[in-house]
Amino acid sequence: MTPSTIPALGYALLGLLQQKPASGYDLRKIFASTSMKTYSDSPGAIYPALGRLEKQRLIRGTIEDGVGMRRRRVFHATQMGLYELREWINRSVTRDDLVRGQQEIMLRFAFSEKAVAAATSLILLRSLEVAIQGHLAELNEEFDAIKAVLPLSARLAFECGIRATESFQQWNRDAIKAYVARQKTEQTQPAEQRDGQPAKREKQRKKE
Amino acid sequence: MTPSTIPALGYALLGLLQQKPASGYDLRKIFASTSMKTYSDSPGAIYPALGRLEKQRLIRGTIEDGVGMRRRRVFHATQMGLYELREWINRSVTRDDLVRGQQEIMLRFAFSEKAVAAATSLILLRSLEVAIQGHLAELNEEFDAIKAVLPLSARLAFECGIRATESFQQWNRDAIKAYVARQKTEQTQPAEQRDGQPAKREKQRKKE
DNA sequence: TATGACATGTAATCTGTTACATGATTAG
DNA sequence: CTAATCATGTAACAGATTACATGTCATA
Repeated sequence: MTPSTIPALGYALLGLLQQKPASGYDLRKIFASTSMKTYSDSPGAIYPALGRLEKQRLIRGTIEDGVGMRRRRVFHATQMGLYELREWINRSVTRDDLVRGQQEIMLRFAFSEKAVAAATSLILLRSLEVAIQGHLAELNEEFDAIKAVLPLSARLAFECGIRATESFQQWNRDAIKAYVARQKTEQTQPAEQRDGQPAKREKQRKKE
Repeated sequence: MTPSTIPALGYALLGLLQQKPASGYDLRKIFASTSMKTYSDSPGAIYPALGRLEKQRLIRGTIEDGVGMRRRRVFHATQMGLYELREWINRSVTRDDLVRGQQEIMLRFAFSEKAVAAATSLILLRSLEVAIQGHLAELNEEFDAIKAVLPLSARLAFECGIRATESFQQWNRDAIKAYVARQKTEQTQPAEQRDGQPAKREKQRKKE
């Protein structure tokens, strides 16, 4: 209902808090030390962002204060926050999303299984497939039109973008395969091991 | 001397203007219609950015005003602007640059040949090679440490990042090969055609 | 007791987004 | 004449960066 215009950092925070309550400091450490370095770990970004999310009632912070312990505010996602997160994840992937960068798409996908369900992850991958196809066609068209007049470095840079998209496309296909394979496994041996290493051989299935 | 802290959009503008004078409107169209869509084409971004560059004397705008012609300001890069651009291009690529995104690195590379020289392009590629190697090692290390506890979607998302980096690495190697091959061609037939389609067969050279 | 890691925040500043405003020229 | 496109801008606002400020707790 609300316009719901949350910047990427907000969703990153929301997604992490949905998985596990954490303080601002914890979140900063995550951004600073893991491969989520793309998101700012500066207090001037994190704390105001948390404040905004709390004002929107998407997260709530409670003061943790015990003896022999520094005072800290631990945030957790609210029900509303979970809904908001799901809405974001469930948006179908557009070519525009792709132009803005794979980053945010991958963040949505990474959170999808925990925040929603494995079935959703697969839906996301399929809408991504369509977007990539269109994007790749556009790129190739543009490339064919201008490659003749470009200096070598510019041409190679363009090719880099195309190759990256092709690699993404290949990954996308493999990821779909992995999910389809797991679905089958689950139908055979119902609801056994949900997380962790999924069945060990989701590749190279003969299409019988 | 000056701290020289120009945002990416500024360098994109400077690079384009170094290749060919253009008006704000021309530049907006480039960003809107080509694969440089990642940069904002909104007037609220372009015109102030041009204003800042002009204030720093990196570009200069002259009013073009003829009969039967709309008034427009055409900007061109100054000598200072060219120096600034070269300094930016010549910075060696760090792992940090890589974390922030391939985008800006590729922009630097794309401009390198026109703004500096083919030799510089090759230097840039080689420093990139080192950065990628280190980054990839870091990624793999982190992945090995956490992959066991991740849900499938998160694990696949991580793999996507690794694969993208590997694809980038492969492209980097091929690009180096292309430049080395061209250097040889130029030594044989000295300083013939510098720009445009570069010798037509820089690939698949027998290493005799 | 002094240093460093923990933990939270604020203020100034910069850049970009969105939306609006203006006016000239061309095509129908 | 009027609509669309060319062309340039401004103003309000949101979000990020940088730097600073504050205070607690553990340890050397």
